[in-house]
Amino acid sequence: MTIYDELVARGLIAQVTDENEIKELINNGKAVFYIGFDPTADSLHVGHFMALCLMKRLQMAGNKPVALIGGGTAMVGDPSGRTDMRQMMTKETIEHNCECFKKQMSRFIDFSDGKAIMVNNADWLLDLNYVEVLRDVGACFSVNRMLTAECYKQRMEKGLSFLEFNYMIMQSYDFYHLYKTMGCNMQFGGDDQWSNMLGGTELIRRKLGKDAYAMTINLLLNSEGKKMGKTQSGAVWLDPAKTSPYDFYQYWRNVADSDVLKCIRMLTFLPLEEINKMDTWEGAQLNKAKEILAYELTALVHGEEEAKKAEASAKALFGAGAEAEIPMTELCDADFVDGIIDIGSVLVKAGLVPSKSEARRAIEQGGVSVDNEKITDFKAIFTKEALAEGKVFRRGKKNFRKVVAK
RNA sequence: GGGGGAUUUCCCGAGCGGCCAAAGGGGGCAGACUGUAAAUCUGUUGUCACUGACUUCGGUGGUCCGAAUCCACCAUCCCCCA
Repeated sequence: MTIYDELVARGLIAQVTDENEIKELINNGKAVFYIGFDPTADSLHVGHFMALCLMKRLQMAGNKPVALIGGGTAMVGDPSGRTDMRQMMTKETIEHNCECFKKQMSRFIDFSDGKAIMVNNADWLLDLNYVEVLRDVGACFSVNRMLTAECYKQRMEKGLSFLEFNYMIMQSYDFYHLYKTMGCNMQFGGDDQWSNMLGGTELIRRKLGKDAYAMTINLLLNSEGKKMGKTQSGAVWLDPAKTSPYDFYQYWRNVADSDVLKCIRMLTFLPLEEINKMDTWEGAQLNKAKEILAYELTALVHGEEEAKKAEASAKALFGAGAEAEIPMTELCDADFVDGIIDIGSVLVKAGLVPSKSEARRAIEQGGVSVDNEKITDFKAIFTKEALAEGKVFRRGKKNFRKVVAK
């Protein structure tokens, strides 16, 4: 099976500019392709992870990946898929984020011996001269055409600033620049990037009379059509300090039935034959598939060891099983008043609820237990001695925390 | 530059000067049922010292016994005209 066919079989490919050419290039390891990542936060998240996986797959097939960090484009902000303008980030924040991205990426992609390249578009975009650029590439863009692009359409109602309007041009310039300087002949990206990417191929054609190609990957959507990788409290991050391996594991362990196989297919490196077998699974059997998904992804992102730990914790908490590692919170003397702390405070300190009012509600509704005993009294208290060995506090079915008095 | 409209709690959106912590919906959380799924039903959804108090309706001042509601100025956004 060729790499292209595999990408199709995994449901990754959304749109391509020239299918035959692209097949030819990537199946024979002749593609030098780039994917851009704008450093909008200090950690990569699940959406980026998909792109990184794609890079890895293509790299394994002999193609050369260029990871582009958008230190320059982040100064402008991509309006695609947004209903309002992004908050402008300071230069310092962007630089900091770039560093974080670099570190995380190196874990997935092999940059040794020039097998992959990492670049930052700040290096060429920031020094451009306005008038020169206008004359050089501005002439190649038709405003009429740009306005019909999907990514601007929805913003036509809400308002689109000139700053953001230029994003497409900058991204196009990137592609043009990489084509000239390192023979980068292909760009990948999320499907929401399609129009920005076409801008690049177009520019290359106009300026150089050469063909370059673009391909988008499907965004990871759940069965309700919403982007996956987001929780109520924000994105699912790859940085263990922002989303713990356990929470990361749990996120995938809890996906809906209808989404499991799709996730396994798109995100894991399991062989397709194996995945097709799982496709026949039904009902409660899918739970097994969810465990596999959660384990595989946690292992890819945080390593085998963390994955095993997360899995063990989950099994211990949800089924019978040996005592395992549970996220822990330590209380110090200052947290106790006269050697006593009330249940509400414990729950807040442990991060199980955001406020005492929430704690009260959770308890009133029978959603809190300590060492598997339901708490019904909001006035329940704990002495320091009682917590010396640690107790497992739980809110709802899925939120646990071990609390220990130091 | 001229004219018009908007800004309410996580989101959308209702809101007569007192009965407004503010309708309704969405989302979230908890409970029941389950498979750590979905669907469904129930409860809940500003904070705290919780039969009470405190803080919230773009910002700042003002009128009033009393303001999300009235007035003035400022800010931001949208629409129409130039």
